[in-house]
Amino acid sequence: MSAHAKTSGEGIRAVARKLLEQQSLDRVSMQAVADAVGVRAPSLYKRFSSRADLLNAVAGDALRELQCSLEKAVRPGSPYRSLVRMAAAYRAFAKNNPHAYSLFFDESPPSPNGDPLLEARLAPAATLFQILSEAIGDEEALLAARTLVAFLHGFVSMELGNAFHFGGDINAAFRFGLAAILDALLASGNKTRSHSRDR
Amino acid sequence: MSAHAKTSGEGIRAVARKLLEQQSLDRVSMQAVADAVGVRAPSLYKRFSSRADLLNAVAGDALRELQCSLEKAVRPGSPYRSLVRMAAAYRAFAKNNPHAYSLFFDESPPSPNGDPLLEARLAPAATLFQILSEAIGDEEALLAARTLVAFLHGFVSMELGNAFHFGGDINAAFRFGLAAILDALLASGNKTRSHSRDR
DNA sequence: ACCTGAACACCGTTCAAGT
DNA sequence: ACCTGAACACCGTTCAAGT
Repeated sequence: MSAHAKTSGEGIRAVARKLLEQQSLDRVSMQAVADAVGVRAPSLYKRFSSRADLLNAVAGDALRELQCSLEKAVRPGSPYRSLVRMAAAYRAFAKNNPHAYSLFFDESPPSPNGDPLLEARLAPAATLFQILSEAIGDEEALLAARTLVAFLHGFVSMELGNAFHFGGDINAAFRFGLAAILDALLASGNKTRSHSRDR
Repeated sequence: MSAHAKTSGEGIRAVARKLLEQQSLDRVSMQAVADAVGVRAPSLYKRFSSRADLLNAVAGDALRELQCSLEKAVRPGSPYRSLVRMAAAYRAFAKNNPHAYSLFFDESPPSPNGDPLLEARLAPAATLFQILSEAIGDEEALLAARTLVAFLHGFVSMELGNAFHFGGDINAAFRFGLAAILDALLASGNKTRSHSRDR
């Protein structure tokens, strides 16, 4: 790096991430990021080819963070407990990083060289799939993973968007829905025992 | 209306809706809408106080359309079939109106006079709640409705965002998840019979 | 009453020119 | 090698001026 390098890719991403969470997506303008970094907007294009590129990098950082917290939730040998803890970690991440979370599901424009976030997006799904595979086998694990992740994403994105209009205890609703789904999914692979207290 | 009224609120909404679905959200600029209507951008502000206001109106139109198709899916006396048909109608609407659908869950900035879309947003949830209420009683209906709508929203929004990365049959995944959830939810209110063929 | 051109304060992005 | 000012083509929005 040359003597007068005021920016690094990481520094820019961190600043953009902070702006994103403390303000909102449309406040993350190249000018605002540049100001916060102490540079002029055109300089950012030395590191990121576009605003979309920068936002993708931020989303990647956040996705890896999420993946890390999902992995910590795993309890080997206890699929049911692992899934409950992963679900809680997923929801907690979304609540603590609402704007980054909604970045995950932004339809990125079809990039020529494929989705640069693909790897980061795959990891959480793969972790979930693996746990479910242990519990109910490979065959139904994909279907089960899609059911569970659809519920998780739907629930937290509605929660973040204030889309639960009828009051009531949202935490209780999450526990209720999660328990209903996990019971249904795990029962399909093992119809003989209750999973509310496996091992 | 005066002799030279080139615009009506409805006409503008229809044009904006068409631009939204045929192009994308960021192509719905006031200038693009104005061009398509045959007028200059500032004229639109006679009917809508802002772009956000116009988009809210478009979202309201689409929500009422969705509600209409949900109501048609109801089969009185058959909660399970009604719910399956409503789920299919919900997903079909999202697939046929992807950009309008994603407008539903855009975090609208907290408006001073409350959410102008609140009524339109409430109706679908209320319809679902009513069906579930018949099936399992008021007490669990709210929890069940939230579980189901979280799954539905999560599934279709992932589908629209191409977030199912592992291939496979997406239709089958939807049927699988829906069946698992409906069985779990309806069983909780009536533990003695299967709901896969209620009259 | 409706529409318009001109203007304002912003965007993202490019690029020749500085050091 | 990095940074910058100036410029371009856009935005949303306001408003005085036209008919």
